[in-house]
Amino acid sequence: MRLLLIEDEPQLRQSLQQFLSKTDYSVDSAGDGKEGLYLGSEHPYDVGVIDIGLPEINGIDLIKQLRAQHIDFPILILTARGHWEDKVKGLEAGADDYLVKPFHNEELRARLNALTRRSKGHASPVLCYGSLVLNTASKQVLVDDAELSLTQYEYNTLEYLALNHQRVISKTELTEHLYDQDFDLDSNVIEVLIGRLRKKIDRNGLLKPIATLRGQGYRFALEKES
Amino acid sequence: MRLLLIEDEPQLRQSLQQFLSKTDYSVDSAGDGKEGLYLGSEHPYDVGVIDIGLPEINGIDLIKQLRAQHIDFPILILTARGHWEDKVKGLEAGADDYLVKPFHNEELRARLNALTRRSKGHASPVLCYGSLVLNTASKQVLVDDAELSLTQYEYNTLEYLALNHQRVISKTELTEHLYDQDFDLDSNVIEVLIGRLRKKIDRNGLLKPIATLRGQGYRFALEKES
DNA sequence: CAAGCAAGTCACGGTTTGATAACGCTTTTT
DNA sequence: AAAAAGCGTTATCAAACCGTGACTTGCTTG
Repeated sequence: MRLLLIEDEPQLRQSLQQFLSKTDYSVDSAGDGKEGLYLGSEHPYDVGVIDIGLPEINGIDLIKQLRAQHIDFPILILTARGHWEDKVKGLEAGADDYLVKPFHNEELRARLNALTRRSKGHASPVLCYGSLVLNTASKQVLVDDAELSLTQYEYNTLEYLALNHQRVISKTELTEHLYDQDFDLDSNVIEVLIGRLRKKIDRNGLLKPIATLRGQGYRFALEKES
Repeated sequence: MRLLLIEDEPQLRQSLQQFLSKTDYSVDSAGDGKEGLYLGSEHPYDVGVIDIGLPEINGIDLIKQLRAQHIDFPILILTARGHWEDKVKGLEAGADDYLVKPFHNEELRARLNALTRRSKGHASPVLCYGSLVLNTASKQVLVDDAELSLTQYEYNTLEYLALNHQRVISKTELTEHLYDQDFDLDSNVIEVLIGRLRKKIDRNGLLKPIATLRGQGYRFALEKES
C-alpha cells in the first residue's frame, strides 16, 4: 500500500517514514504543503497522513485542494495538542480521521490499517474467500485451515488483490501501489511475485484465485463470503 | 513491562521508582500532570500509577484526557487518606483500581500484577501452554514439570510474548516494552535474549514455542489451555 | 578483592529475501 | 507465416536479516 506523509518537523517525519515503511506501507513524504500537494496530485496513494500545521500551504487548504481534484484516498490528520479545534475544520475539509500529537506509533498504524481497509469497502479485518482466509491484522493467510508462509512482498501483493477482488488490476497499478515513487516500472517483479504466490497457494488442490487478463492485468477472482 | 509513575512528592516518587524497578517494571516517572500526560501519550505503557493530587493538571483530568485519546493501559490511582472520596471520581474517570496512602509496597505490587494480568485478558496468574507452564505470580516457568532458571530479562521477554500469544511482536515493540525510553533500538539484545530463551526452553525435547517471522518479528505460537 | 553472574556489544556466518536477467511458450499483430 | 508482445518460470546474486559464540562491563557477594 502506498502512503503519502506530509509533516514539517524533520525528526518526526523521518521516524514515521521509517516506522511505516518497515512492514506495511511504501511511503513518499513531503516537508511542506506545496510539495505535498504536488505528490498527492501526481501519484495514486492509498492513504495519507497530513500534519495540519504546515508551511507554504496549510493542511486544511491542502486537503480541500486535493478533494477539489477528486483525489479521494482516505486522509488522517495530525493535530498538535493545543489546537484540537483544528480537527473539526480538518474533518469538514474532507479528512477521514485524526490523531492528536503526541501519539503511539502502533495507534497510528492501527488507524491507518482500518482506514485503508474500509476505503476498499471491507468492514472486518478478516477476509474470507471460500477456503482462502486472509487476516489483515495478524497478516496470516490460511488455505483449508493451513497457514501459508508468505514473505512480506508476497503478502502485500495478495492483500492488495484481495482487497480489490473482482477488479482488474494492471501491473502498473500493482507496482505503483506496492513500491514508492522511484521504482523501475519496466521490471518484471510482479510476474515473479504472482508466480510465487500462485505456487504457494495452489500447492495441494486446484485453487487458482488469481486470473490473468492478457494485456490488462490480474484479477483476484474468488467471491467474498459474509 | 513498562510502567508510568506520576507522583509529585519527590521522596515517595523516588522510593517507588526504585522499588518497582527492582524486579518487575521499567519505570518512567513524572512529577506533575503535564509531563505525565506527555509521557503517557508518547509511550506504550502496560500500566500506570497516578497520584490524584498533582500540580499543573490534576490526576482526574489527566486520566480523562488519556482515555479520550484511546490510551487504555490500566491505571491505579493513589489517594491521600483524608480524600478518599477522590477514588470514586478517579474510577469514574477511567481508573481501574485505587490504593489509599500510606500503603505497603508489597500491596502495591500485588495489585499491579493483578491489573496487568487482567488487562491482557488472563484471569489466573498461571498460564498453561501445553507442557510449558508460566506462573506470573511467582515468576516461575515449568517445562514438563521441571523448573527453568531464567534471568529477569529472559523471564520478562517470555512473559510478554506469552501474554500476547499468536500475535506478531516486532523487535521494536518488544524493546519498547522491556526497556525504558532512552534505549538504543539498533542493539541486538532481543536476538540474544530470544536465543538464550530458546536454548533454555528447548534443552530436552523439541519444544519450539517462539517462531521467527523474518522482517516482521516473533510470535509465541503455543495455544493457551483452559 | 576475587569470583560469579546478568546483561549488553560485537563480529562472523548461514539463510532468506527480493530484484534482475534469460529463456521459452503463447497470443496477437503485421 | 513471421515478427512482436505479453506472460510464466527458473536461475542467479547482492543485500538484508537473524542466530550465535566470544568478549566486555558492571554489579553482587562471600
